[in-house]
Amino acid sequence: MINKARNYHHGDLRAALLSEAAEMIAEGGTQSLTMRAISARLGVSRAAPYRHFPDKSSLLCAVAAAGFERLTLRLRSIEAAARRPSAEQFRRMGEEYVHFAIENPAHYRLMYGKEALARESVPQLREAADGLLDFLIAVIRAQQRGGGIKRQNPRTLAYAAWGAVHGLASLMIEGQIDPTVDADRLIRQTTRTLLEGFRSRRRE
Amino acid sequence: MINKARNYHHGDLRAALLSEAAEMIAEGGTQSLTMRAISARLGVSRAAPYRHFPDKSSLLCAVAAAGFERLTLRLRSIEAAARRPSAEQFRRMGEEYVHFAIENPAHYRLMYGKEALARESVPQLREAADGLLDFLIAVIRAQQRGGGIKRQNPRTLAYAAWGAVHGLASLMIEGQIDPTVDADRLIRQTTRTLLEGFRSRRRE
DNA sequence: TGTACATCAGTGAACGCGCGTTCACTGATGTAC
DNA sequence: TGTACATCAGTGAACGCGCGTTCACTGATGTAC
Repeated sequence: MINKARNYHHGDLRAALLSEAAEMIAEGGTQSLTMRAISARLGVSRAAPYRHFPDKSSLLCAVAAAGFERLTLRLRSIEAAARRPSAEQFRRMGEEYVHFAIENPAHYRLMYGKEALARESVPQLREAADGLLDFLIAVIRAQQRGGGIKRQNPRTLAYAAWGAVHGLASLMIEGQIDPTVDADRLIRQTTRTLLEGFRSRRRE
Repeated sequence: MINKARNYHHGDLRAALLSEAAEMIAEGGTQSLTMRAISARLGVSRAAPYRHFPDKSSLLCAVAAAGFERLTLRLRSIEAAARRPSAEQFRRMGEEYVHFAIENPAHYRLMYGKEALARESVPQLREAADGLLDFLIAVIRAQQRGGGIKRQNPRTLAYAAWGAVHGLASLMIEGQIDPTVDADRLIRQTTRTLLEGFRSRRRE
């Protein structure tokens, strides 16, 4: 009984809100997403969304959480593509991370921004971000076992790696990089430089 | 004739707006800074600020630009404190960068955020950010001459370094770091790891 | 040194807008018997 | 299989708010003569 046209009941308004929100954010940024506008686009009354989210902030948090999940999935797929962990694979994850941000700048901004005020009150968002961090830590552990990455607290290394790619992504998204610079080349060279810092040095 | 009490003319409203804005941002975040509130705090009518800034966005941009200048100054003072460039000095600049962000989180966020919409229309902001980048490039060039940092396009290396510290700072500011982690230790270890990637390797 | 006047930083009140959210309601759905 | 009823996802209109900004104005300042 889902999506019968012109129903009084929408069918799956909650899911529709989430995907429409993501689309609006991609089109016009988070500030273009208003409760009035999203209701209108879905052909539903202004009050209808409040059946599914207690307030706007909750909707934004849910969208942000979905972003973290999609990002983590993309990194996972790189892990899955190789049989064994390798330094190059680790570096490619960094590239992929930055590409995700460039492809979804407004969504990426929302994931990290304080715009969604009531962050803490939506545990789903915290969990989604933690999911990304946990994945990074697991990857680093595997790389350490394989001998590609130096033996140090994996959590600390994960923060370092996460921060480094997050920062590069942010600079690019926020227009801080000279537009004449070749973006892909910059990402490649930067991830290479960063990787050097994580490498295990057999003889020091 | 500046700051005579109870003047009809304020004396130096422009400067007062800038410093009061910075203070309000520090206290309650950028969203707490409204034209009405800042006017009230300065004991001035709501229209008065418009004598000095064409709109709110321009005021925010000016504040953001001042942030870049202060940050650059702090890094410069580290450079000035040492007689010769050294890898350790370079690393300490990274630490100082992150500390600046932690000490001024809302201000730092404003510097990079798209909240100040009309970014491009305020060349002062672009110039201030470029000033930081140019400084970083100059530092890297000096380090390369001294043999501490690998010989590669200094601009690319500057973006890598900038991005790395910016990312770590952002994660910390946005509450993405487990609060039980010792922040100073994390910053120290991370800048060390990053530095390894920038080092010139005498024998490879 | 005194006066006329252009300039410009202030005032105070109001405009108008878009927004999130609430309210009493109504129509559709599913379940107990 | 048919009916009564609880449940809940919708409606449509309105509320109320805080905001940036504008407007006609006024008081202080500095300069030309």
